[in-house]
Amino acid sequence: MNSVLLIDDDGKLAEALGEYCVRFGIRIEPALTPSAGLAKLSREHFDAVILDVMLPEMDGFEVCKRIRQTHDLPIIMLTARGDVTDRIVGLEIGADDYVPKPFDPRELVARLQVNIKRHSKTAGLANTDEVPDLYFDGLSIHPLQREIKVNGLPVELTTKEFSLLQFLAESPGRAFTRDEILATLKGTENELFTRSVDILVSRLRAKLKPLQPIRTLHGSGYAFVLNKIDPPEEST
Amino acid sequence: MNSVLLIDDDGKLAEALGEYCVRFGIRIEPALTPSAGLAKLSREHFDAVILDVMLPEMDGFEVCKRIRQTHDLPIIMLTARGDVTDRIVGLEIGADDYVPKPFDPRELVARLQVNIKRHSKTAGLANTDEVPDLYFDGLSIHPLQREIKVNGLPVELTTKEFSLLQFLAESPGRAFTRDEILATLKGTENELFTRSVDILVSRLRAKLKPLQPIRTLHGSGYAFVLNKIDPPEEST
DNA sequence: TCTGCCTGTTACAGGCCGTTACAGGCTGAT
DNA sequence: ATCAGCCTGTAACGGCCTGTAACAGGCAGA
Repeated sequence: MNSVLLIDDDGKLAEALGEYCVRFGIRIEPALTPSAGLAKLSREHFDAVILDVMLPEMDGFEVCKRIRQTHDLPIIMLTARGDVTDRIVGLEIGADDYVPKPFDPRELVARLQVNIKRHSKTAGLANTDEVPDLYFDGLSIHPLQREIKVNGLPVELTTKEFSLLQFLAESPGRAFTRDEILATLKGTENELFTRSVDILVSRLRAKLKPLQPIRTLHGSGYAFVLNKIDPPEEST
Repeated sequence: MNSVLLIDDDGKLAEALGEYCVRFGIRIEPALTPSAGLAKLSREHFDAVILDVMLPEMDGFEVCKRIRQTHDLPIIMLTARGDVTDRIVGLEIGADDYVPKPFDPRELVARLQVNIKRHSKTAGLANTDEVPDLYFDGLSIHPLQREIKVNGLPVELTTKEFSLLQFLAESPGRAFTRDEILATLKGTENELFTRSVDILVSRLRAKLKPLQPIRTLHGSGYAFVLNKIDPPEEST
């Protein structure tokens, strides 16, 4: 049985929805005002929140932001049908989903289930913002120190060379076009086409000669092709 | 820059959407048929898939199920507005989201970004999304490194040669027409018919002489005819 | 200001791959 | 079996893409 907090000033809706949802193993806990909702949230555990955009006291976006500050759980917003702006703002602010009103309860239930399930899979490993070291056969990359080691020996790379290597190595086997690489290395503007990526690749290859970690995909770009390995026991 | 696979038989939509999305750092790769889409998916990396429910060959749900079998990435379905059943079925089958047609491109972009971001947080855990190596009698194919070995010895292939071999070898015994092969290797447009496939096959055969892995089916195309074997115990 | 390194540009060499052309094979009708 | 006609194999050519050496401007530190 999952419990879901419904923040909505329409008591009748809450009652009807609660009755319907029980059959699907979902208990609806109604809160008629944002402050009541936030209070309940701080005292009880919930698996998800349903949030009406139109609320007394403060609007749904504000509530959404506040919940996000302290809680990590799926938020589904109820928006007026057709109001695209509301939906986009909602998603950008941190809502996980929206359902346009008036809605079919089956749809709401389906969305609840998807979001609860998805969230339970990711819970616990949330935000570890640190960049892990990358280990490959004969090559290790240490983003924090911006150094690499080839067969255990440090090799000096320039700023751009390191960025390129790190970028490619984060997705082994994946092909990147020159445009993608340029956009990553330079920021946003890459209007003029040049061959700087090729040169960079060439210089990087020269410094990693024994490995041959970068493969050319004729007509489409470059890819990093080393296999990941487990990090060594002792951490440095 | 994220890349998104759009499986939809409306080429105009694909073009318009592609143009719009670039501004938001999203590259749209169009596929007009499910089979073309699945083929691309197996060979290229994508950050998400947009899937029309109404498709030739098979419906979107079927495609969705197939993608789920082998890939772990967000799937967004395009459904007819108001068809609640479609949405629910989609969500139950494993779609991560849906957008009703006709849609505002801003909304689609917002949903893409939310789903890609959410998925990237959980990636690296169970999924790794990697393509397995293929082993045949006397031939092994390593998609990540884009290398092959013939009787244990590495053989150099060009980009296109490798793509062709991988494509055929993924479905041993199945016949592919030149059009199918061209569509897979080049992208969407194969307007002029040329004999480039023949040449490619010819060059590939020359590099795999001892094996004869590709059979010509007169009047219909080519097929890969080696038998799969189990991978060797020690991994390299 | 001078020096040295980083990074982008130019230029040329070499490789990939599509086209053309021709030789030889396959198929079906006589 | 024979033959015509289409289909396929592959050598050769050329355009475009890519690798890299050499040069030039920019920037930081002395």
